[in-house]
Amino acid sequence: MADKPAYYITTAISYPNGEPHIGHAYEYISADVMARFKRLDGYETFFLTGTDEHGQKMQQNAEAQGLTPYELATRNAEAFKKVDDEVLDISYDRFIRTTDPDHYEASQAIWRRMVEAGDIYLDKYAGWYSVRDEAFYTEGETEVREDGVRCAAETGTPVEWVEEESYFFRLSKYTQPLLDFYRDNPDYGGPRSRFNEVIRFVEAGLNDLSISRTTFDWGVPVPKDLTESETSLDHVMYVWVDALTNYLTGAGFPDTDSERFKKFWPADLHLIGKDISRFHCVFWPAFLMSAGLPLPKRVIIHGFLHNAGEKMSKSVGNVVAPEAWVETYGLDAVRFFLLREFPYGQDGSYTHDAVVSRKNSDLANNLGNLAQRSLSMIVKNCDGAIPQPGEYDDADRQILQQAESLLQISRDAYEVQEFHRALERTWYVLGEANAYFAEQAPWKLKNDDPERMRTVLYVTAEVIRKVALLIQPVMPGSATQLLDALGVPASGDAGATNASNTGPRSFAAYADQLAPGTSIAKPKPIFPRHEEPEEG
RNA sequence: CCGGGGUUAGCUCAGUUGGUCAGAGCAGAGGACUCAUAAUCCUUUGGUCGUGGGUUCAAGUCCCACACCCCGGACCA
Repeated sequence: MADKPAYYITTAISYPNGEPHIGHAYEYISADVMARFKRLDGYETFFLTGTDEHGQKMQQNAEAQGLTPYELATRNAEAFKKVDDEVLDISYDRFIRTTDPDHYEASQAIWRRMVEAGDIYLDKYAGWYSVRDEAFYTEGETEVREDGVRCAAETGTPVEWVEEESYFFRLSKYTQPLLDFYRDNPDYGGPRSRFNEVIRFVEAGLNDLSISRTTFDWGVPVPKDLTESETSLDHVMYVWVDALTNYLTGAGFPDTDSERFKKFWPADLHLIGKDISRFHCVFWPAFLMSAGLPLPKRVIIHGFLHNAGEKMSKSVGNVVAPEAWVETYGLDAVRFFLLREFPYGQDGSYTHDAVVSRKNSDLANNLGNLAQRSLSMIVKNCDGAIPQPGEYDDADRQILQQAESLLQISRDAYEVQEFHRALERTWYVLGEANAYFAEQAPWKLKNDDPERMRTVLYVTAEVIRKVALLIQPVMPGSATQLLDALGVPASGDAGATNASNTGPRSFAAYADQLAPGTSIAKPKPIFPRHEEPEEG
C-alpha cells in the first residue's frame, strides 16, 4: 500500500480538577469529528487528547483530600477518559497524561534545547501569584476585597506575594520573529478575529516569562545537571511549559529521527478553547522556535457554550454533564447538534428546545424519514433489493449532482473547521432530495410506470448513501446503521483504534454507486423523534 | 479609558467591492399527498435592517455621534 498522508490533531489537555462538562465534550467531539473525517478521507491520522496533571493547584487539592497528587490526578484523569470512551465515543489514538514517563523525557528535552539556544536564564521573580489561576498578576491587576483578602481583579481569586528564584524564558526576543511568522502564516490561528487579538497582544511587546517554580515539587523537574552550577534549589517547570510539550511527546519527541516524529511533526491542528489562545499562539511557537523545531500548522480556537445565554457555572447550577445529554437525546443527536447549531469559533447558547428541534427537524424528519420512506418502498416494491435504475432524466441528474458536490464542499469546510457549513449544505441537499421524492411521487409510479419508480427509488437511495458516507464523522453510529441498511459494503481500515462502531466506509466509496440487486432488510427508523419523559 | 466585533422577521442567524438585499432555517397559517418516524411537498403571514444625523442619483451595505451587548487590552494599589 502506498503511504498515506499524515494528519496529526490534538485537543487541549484538560486540567482534571473536576467533572467534565458539556464544554469539554464540545471540544472532544469537534476534534473527534475532524479526526474521523481525515481518517475516512485517506489520511493516517493521529489524534491526541489527555490530561494536564501538574501544578500547585493539584498538589494543594490532593493534600486537602488526603491523597498524593498522582492519586488525585489518576482518579480524575480516569473520569475524563471514561467520558471519552463510554459516553462520547471519542476515537483518540492516545490519551496522554502529563505524568507519563515519556512526557517527562520530552519536557526535559525541550527545556534542554531552549537552554542550548541561550533562551533560559536564572533570575528572581516577585509578584502577586494566584494558585487557582496559576498566574502572576501585577499589583494593578489585584484589589483588596472587603474582607481584607487581596484578589486578582479579573478572576476574583486570592493572590499571595511570592518572591522566588525562577528560570526565565527570553520571550521578549521572539516578539519580532512571532510577528513575522504571523504575517507569513495568516492561517496559523483561526478564526481570524481571535487570531487578530493575539497579534495585537504581541505587537504591544512581550516580556520574558517565568517558567520554573521552587515552592512546590509537583511538576516536571528541571534537569539537575542544568541547574547545579548556579543554584542549590530544586526547580520544577511551570505547568504550561510541560503542558504544551505534550503535543511533542505524542509525536515521539525527543526522538526526532524516529519514523513517528518525521511523520507526525509538526502537528496539523491544535484544537483549543478561546481561554488558552495566547499559550498556543504566542508561547508555544516561541518555545518551538527556540528549540529549533517546526511549528504546528494551525491552531483553531473554539468558543464557549452558554446555557440559555448564561455562562455555565457551578454556583448558578446550570452545568450540564455530557452523560445527562447523551442519556436524554442520544449520542449522535448531541454530536450533531453541537456541530450544526453553532458557527465554529463563536460562542454558542443552547436550550433544550434547540436540541430537540435539531433532532426532530434535521435528523428524524429530513434524513431519517427520507431513508425510511424510500427504503420501505424498495423493500415492498423491488423484491427487497436495490433496484436497477433506468435512464436518468434531468431531475435525477440534478439531485445526484448536488449530492456529488457535497464531498468537495465538506472537504473545504472541514479544512478550515467550518463544520456547521458542511452540515448546512448537506441538509440543504437533503431538502432538495425530499422535494425530488415528492415531485416524482414513486408511490404513484408504482402502477403506471414501475421502471420509472425503480429509477426514482434508486436515485433517492444513492443520495442517501452519499450523505450517510459524509456524516460518518459526526454520527458514526447512526451513519453506520444507515449504510448497513443500504447494504453498502464496509471498506478500508478507516476505523478508529478504539471506535465502538463497526464498519466505517472510507470516502473512497464516494465515487462508487449502490449495487443493484443488493438485498436489503425491512428498514427500522434510525433517527427517532425526541420523546419527552413523562412528567413527575 | 483604548481597541475589535455585534445590534436584520416570534427564535437562531445569512447578507461579497453601496444599486431585485429586504433573505434562509425553525416556529405560525392555509392547501396537497399518503410512500414514510402525523413525517413530506407547495403556498403563505411576519421586519421603518439598534437610535439620530451625514455622504450619494442610490445605504443593513460608507462616514460621524449615541445606546446596549460581547471579546481583548490598559489603568485604577
